[in-house]
Amino acid sequence: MEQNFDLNFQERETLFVEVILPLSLSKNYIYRVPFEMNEEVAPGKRVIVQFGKNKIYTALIRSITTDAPQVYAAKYIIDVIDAFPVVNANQFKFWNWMSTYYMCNEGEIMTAALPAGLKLASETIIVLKTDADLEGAVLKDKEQLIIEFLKKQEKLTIAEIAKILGQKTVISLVKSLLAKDLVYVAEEVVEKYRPLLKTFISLNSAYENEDKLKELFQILERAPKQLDALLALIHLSKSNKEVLKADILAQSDCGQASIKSLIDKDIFVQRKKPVSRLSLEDTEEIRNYELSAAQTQAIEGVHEAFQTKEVVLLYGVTASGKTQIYIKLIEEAIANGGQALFLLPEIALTTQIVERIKHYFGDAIGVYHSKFNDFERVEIWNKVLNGTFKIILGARSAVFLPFQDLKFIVVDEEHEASYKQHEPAPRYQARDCAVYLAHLHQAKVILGSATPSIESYYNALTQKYGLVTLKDRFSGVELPVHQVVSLTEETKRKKMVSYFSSVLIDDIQACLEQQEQVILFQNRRGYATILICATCGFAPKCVNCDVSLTFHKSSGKLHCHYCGYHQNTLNICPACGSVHIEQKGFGTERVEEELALLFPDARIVRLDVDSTRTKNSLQKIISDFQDGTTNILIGTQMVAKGLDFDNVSLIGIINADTLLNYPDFRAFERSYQLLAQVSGRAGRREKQGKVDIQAYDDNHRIIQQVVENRYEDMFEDEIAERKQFNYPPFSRLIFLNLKHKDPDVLNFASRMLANGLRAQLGKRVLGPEQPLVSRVRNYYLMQIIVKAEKETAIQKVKNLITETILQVNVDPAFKGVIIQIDVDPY
DNA sequence: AGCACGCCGACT
DNA sequence: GTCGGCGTGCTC
Repeated sequence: MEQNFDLNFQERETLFVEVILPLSLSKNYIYRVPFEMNEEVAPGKRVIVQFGKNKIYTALIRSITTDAPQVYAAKYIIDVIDAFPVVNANQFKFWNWMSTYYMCNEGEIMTAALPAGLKLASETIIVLKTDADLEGAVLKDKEQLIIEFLKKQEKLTIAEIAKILGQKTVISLVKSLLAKDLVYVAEEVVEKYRPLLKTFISLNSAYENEDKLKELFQILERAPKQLDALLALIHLSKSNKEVLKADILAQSDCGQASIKSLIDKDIFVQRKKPVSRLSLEDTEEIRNYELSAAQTQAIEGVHEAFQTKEVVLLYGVTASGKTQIYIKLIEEAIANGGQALFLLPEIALTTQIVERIKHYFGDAIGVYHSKFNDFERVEIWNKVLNGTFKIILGARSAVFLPFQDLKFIVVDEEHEASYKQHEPAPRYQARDCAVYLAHLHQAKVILGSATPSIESYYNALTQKYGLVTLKDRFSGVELPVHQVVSLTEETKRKKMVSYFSSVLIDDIQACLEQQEQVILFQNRRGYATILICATCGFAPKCVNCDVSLTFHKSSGKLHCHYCGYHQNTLNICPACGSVHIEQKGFGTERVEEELALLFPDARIVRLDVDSTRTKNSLQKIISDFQDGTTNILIGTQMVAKGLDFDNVSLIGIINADTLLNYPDFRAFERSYQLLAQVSGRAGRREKQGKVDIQAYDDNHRIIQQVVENRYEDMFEDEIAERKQFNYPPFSRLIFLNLKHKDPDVLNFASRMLANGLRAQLGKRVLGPEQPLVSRVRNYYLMQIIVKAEKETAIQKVKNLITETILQVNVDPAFKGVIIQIDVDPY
């Protein structure tokens, strides 16, 4: 008896939960748990809460406490969504680290981490009061209209009301209705994720034995269509008792009606079952792959390095067969259970490498990237959570998946800039996060690249990481021949035809004659970049941003790449009335057009952000090029990444200077990586490829190092420079980006922040300075850089930054200044 | 993020 | 004189 009493007492204890809201808030909030939900709450489960006046959110339980808040009365949670936690303890540890390291809040991480399908949509609903005094009310026309609608369908969302009335602002009308006490505001939360249900048919178990079945055949003798359906079911149900209704329809002559009557006769049993939206094809296994001696040796090297190191850098030249090594290592790592994560740059995910790995591992693998819809993402999330997926192939956001028992992480092309998220917060570097994530799970990490980032190679050389090198190109594929073309010379000798030197034109011609393919690389999208008035020098600029507008031929308009503003193109200079308007600079679109004039018979495609906006356009461009439908591919950065084409024998770099002249301490490293990678696309399979690099500064050391394939020399030069100027890896950078509509307010605030920091950090603080583009979407921008040596107590620096920002924002003059922090902004 | 409260311009 | 713009503060 006493025990029972105790139990009841326990149940009646008042619990509070600390929840993370999917918003940018500086702290978590406390809610009270209704007694009846005491059993249900647990960290990692989602709950529905009201936050503020009448907004409903999905929040995530972070912790449970019995301590009641002292200074306010906590609101009750409305409901507990999950039966089991959707976020596990390791993830919370990971989020916690991430929020301190990247100086963001957990709400921002939650927003980035959970697929949208796991967050809920909330829409304000207006409901007619049952006791509304409609007769006594004096209504305006619009109000009357809305009331009529509400009588019919009992509830309307704000958006629906706006639609009915054909106007945008309906708040005042709704308020008026509320004031007249006719309606009330409700909230409805809809779960966005719906499993895909399909109809399955099975045979009533009463007919399972032979005799009964024979009887059945006789009964159905006079209904041939139904008999047909039965035969199809029996045939299909050999492997699985339940058969897709659609399959029966496809495999037999029967129609919906026959199946329905069989169901009505209790011969067939129908059931709706959730099925996976993910394709189950490609489960074919290709397991008998023979590793080369070099690959076997590399694997042994990795094993050995893992004895003492958590992270190994696999530095292997293009086409050295890194993928097979990854596959082998993944297989070993998860042989005794556990999960593996394979990170790839976004673009590489749509291509061959994914197919190869899917072929190999079949059903145990999930692919996770941003172009999947919510349903698919939720499904992958759940399958990682319950352990169905052993291997995940994903872009940077895959580090957020709910791994239970992670054993191994591969970060392919680890030098890729796309592992860094810049906007919005959390501004994280997925490669670095992967290293921490692995540490958390006591898993091992392979960072793979043909042109490692300076940081990673430095870490390897200083013994922080293990290092395994693969120098041989696989199966004797030869390195391409480079030819550097001096644009200065060619121009002087009048040998240029628009952007193409005589050398490049001849090479393209030769290539096309041999039925081989060409890739041209131009580091800029758009058509003729800008318009300039030849008479007065006027150049049209964006009204919201401090940038010149770019002319896009396809739309015939001038576009701003920063805010999306566009206007009609100009024929007459608005400043001086001159009609001499010239196009200056060039982009992929222009290159495409000029090239079409030179090679009218060639089939040319363009691969850049503008031509690949939709989900499948990229895939189509790639497959068209792969099967030879097109023979010249013009692209930006995108062509360098993760694409393998067999028939490409020529690569042309239209202008290498644009890369090298980029004002960033990383410009040379990036240029080397890009040029080396683009070069790697030339001539695979037995054919030696050719790479033409056009540049005005043709003697630039980086170009020479690319041509002679001297990564190590490039590294030596770069690391010396980084050391001299104290750049990463010898220091850490933190960017503070300030925004405000008023340039004067912004300048004062920037100076106040910089001075405040300088008082403590001295010369570690640089700026404030105007960034390249000093105004975007009508906000003026300023940047302060904090450069802390590796030895500095980084946490103290971060705390100081947080405090100083607080001081600035507390000043009434600078309230509206937005300050964003970017840690490791590379 | 949204929503309310509060102070300055074009209108019945 | 008011309606309504968006700047700023707060949400457990």
